[in-house]
Amino acid sequence: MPNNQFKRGELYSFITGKASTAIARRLQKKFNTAGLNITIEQWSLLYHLWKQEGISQQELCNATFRDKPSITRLVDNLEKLNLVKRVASESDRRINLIYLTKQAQKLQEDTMALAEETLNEALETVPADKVDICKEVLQIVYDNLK
Amino acid sequence: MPNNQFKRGELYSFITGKASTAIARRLQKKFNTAGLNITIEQWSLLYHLWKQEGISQQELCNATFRDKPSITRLVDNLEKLNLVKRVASESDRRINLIYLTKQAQKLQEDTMALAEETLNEALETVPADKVDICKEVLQIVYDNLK
DNA sequence: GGCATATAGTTGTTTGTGCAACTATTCAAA
DNA sequence: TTTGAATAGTTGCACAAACAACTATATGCC
Repeated sequence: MPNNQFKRGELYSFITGKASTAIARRLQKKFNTAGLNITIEQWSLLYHLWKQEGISQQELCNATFRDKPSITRLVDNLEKLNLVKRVASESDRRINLIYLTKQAQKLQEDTMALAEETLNEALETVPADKVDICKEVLQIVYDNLK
Repeated sequence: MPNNQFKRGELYSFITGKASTAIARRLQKKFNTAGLNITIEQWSLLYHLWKQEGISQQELCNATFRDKPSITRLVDNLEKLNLVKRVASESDRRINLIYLTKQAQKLQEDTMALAEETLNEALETVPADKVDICKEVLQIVYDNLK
């Protein structure tokens, strides 16, 4: 049986991702207001580098679900902002390993706090068990299509 | 009590909208494969015009959650593709009313079928009641932040 | 009527994305 | 060991989004 349960207006929202657009826009405004001069997309790279730095651009592609040119340019811009640096790998000279600068390390705490705050605003009034189900569904959608 | 229920990796996915990105990308590929020469963003405008044409660009802004310059340029590109035309309003000469061409009317059936197909692929294996809860949560998130 | 203000839409600039085509390096098989 | 395929990254191009600054028209108040 096809899972054909979308009325017109709902189909639209699911495809265009209005909810995540709204979240990203709110977080971007918080960054701007706080005087943090980075974009959400740049932040999403830093996010993975805070977990583990010294990874390759290809690994950043996989982690952030972007193609290689997108990562090249995001790293370009992060380098211009003095937030990361490319270091050629010793063992494989095709590879750039990406490292954080001190300046980027300082950003972690503040930006993560604003991200948490944004999600709390987004999920205000939503019961925790429904949030769990929503996360689960979105993960399955991603796995089904990636 | 703050709704502070996000582990690190999950926070990331929620903010960046990996699921809706995956859906949009899959649908775009289906458009390309079918030889339909439009972008998802252009389709999202047509989507609202199929429901009701002759609306203003401002109404398209509200419907699609985009700003005015974005709509100006999407309408520009749709006009270049001969899919819509701007018609100056008789009663208020500031307003452009947007109408579909015959060519655009023909696109509706095919593209909507591909959209349904994409969502079915995305939601394969997801029980209907969980999909309902997910839709509900995303709607609340949007309402909380818009 | 005339002027301030609001509204609809456009243009310029920066940033990001996807695709295709390209270079450089590595790897593997003949 | 050489040569062809795979992999990592870059560049060019078209399209899209956000913000600010702009033009044109409409509205409301004196």
